Amino acid sequence: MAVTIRDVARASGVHVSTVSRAFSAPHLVNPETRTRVLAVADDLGYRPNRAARALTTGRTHNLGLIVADISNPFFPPLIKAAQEQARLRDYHVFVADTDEDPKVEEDLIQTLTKQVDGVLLCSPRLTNRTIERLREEVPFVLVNRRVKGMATVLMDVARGARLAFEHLTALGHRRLALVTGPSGSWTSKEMQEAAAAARDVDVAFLGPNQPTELGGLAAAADVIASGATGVLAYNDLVAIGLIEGLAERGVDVPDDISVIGVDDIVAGRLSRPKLTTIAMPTAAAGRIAVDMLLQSVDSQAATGVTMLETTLIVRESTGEAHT
Amino acid sequence: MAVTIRDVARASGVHVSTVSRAFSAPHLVNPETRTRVLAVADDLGYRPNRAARALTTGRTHNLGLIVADISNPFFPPLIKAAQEQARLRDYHVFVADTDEDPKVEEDLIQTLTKQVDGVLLCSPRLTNRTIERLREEVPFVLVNRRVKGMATVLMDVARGARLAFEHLTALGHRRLALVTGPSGSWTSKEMQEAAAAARDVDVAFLGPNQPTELGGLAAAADVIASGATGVLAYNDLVAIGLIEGLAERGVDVPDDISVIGVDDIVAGRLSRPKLTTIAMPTAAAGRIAVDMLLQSVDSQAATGVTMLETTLIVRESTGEAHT
DNA sequence: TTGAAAGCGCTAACAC
DNA sequence: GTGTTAGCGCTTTCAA
Repeated sequence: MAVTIRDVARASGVHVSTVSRAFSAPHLVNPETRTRVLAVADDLGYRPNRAARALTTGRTHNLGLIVADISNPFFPPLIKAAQEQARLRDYHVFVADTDEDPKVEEDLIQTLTKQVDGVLLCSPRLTNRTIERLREEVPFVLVNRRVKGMATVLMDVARGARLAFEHLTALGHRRLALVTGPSGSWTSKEMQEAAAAARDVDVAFLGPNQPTELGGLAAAADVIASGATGVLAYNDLVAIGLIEGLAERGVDVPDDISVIGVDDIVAGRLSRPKLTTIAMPTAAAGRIAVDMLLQSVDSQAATGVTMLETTLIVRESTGEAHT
Repeated sequence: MAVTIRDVARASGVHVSTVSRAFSAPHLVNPETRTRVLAVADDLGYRPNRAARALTTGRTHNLGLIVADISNPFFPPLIKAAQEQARLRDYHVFVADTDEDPKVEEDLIQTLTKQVDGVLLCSPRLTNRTIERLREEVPFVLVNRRVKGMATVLMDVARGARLAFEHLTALGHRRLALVTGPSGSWTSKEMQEAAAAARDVDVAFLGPNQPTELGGLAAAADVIASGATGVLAYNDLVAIGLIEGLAERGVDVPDDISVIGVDDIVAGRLSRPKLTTIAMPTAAAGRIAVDMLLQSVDSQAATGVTMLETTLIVRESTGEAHT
């Protein structure tokens, strides 16, 4: 077995509780004893067993991070940032992928519950009711989902959508289309509301669609049929698929139709034409969500909604309307 | 506090040890008692505390997965698959990002060590010496790195590179270039050896380069200077950057120069031209690595090297040589 | 087949 | 400032 607190105690001639204190309450132990104990510990390669510690303190110093699909390029920057922020706060994070399956998601939360101090739920597929039930067992922070009374990190897609429509309008486009995402999506709903409020333009609503390239590909015909010359797509993947579908039909972007995506994934910078998009602050969302979560772990409370700004990044997939 | 084994024992009129057995050694308990206990447990919403269990069994049922950079599109499919495979085996996985920093990497392993039964090290930046030292503390499986005597999952890049060179040769290219990656990379070394063995062609070695689009972008001038008409790049990101760099200099892909990448990341299918690439079985690697790890957790042993096949995917970035 | 008791590694009152 | 003791939730001998 590995070296335990008892080994350190024996080797440094003090009681285990002194060793314990040397680590978790340094101010309660004589500086000299402390340095000696720590030296011995270091010498022996002692590392506190966090699981054992958790048993008495009730703090595991672990977090759960649950996402629908790790492979969706929207998530990795969020995971990376969350994980790093947690590490800086001396927390480890379990990352779990539900593969878009609510059943898996619920089960995961259940089994994780005892091993973590809190859970970050990103774009959950669970019903509100289930989420509300589960929150009794462990603190949550939601990302990209709104449930009343729960701590949440949101990105201001509505504003992003407004910026997008203004951009298209400024370029002279008057007939626009919104290629929506899955019907249950909060993001998609926000975009629709922004579209409905757009002025001086017609906006056609095309959807729902799968939030993938295939979804965009399949929407190409409808976009053409709508007569729109400016399009806001649910996300970058959809936008890229759409551009491809349009190309297959001999429609050029941006010469014939302008297309804007959402998320600012890396692929958007690499595709041709480079994608004009609404950048989502995913890394910031990850960091902030972790901080909110740790705060609510400490204070038992901390609900509240944090709304993060989005920005429009103009690249090559939008251009002037030719009327 | 949550419901513990004691609550279940009390509510079902048996001793805690019986409840324990009902869960972890069902065959040792009377079927009737068992069903009753389980019913009560279910009723109370009891879930065994894995951390407490780990304290006596020595098995945490957790795994660590350490990668250099979650945002690198090479990793998410691997993480996703590993995580899912682990879940099927009733394991949870800590995912940690070292941000390419060996110091962080070592530290992470150290603190994770006590909480996991094994660690998956993907493309580690540590020295062999350090890896060998750390393996004393916890079982490892290495992905994309070879250290003697350690369990390893490798992808057959050398064969992939051969296929790439053969493809280029068959298209009539005679002057080739290999745009290499970071100097310490096992993958890069494999590619170089394959290149050196290629027949009937000249291969220029260009590098080392950063394993990113910027690396590819910066290599464009050298590629042109080399006079090569067929290029194998370290990975897809480099290939995409290279294609961009060539375009900036008025060189068309594939008309003037053919380019092949490695990894088959999603962006490669979305970029223009669509990238011809060597597909790496990252998901399979993740699954297999987890199985190897669990096996070595059980048997204390299990070293061995698994080599996975790679395949050439021909898309649009390669074409016939115009000579 | 079940109960009793010890103990995993650690922390947290409580004494001294 | 340090030692003693009990106990976190669970498993695992050992008896019965």
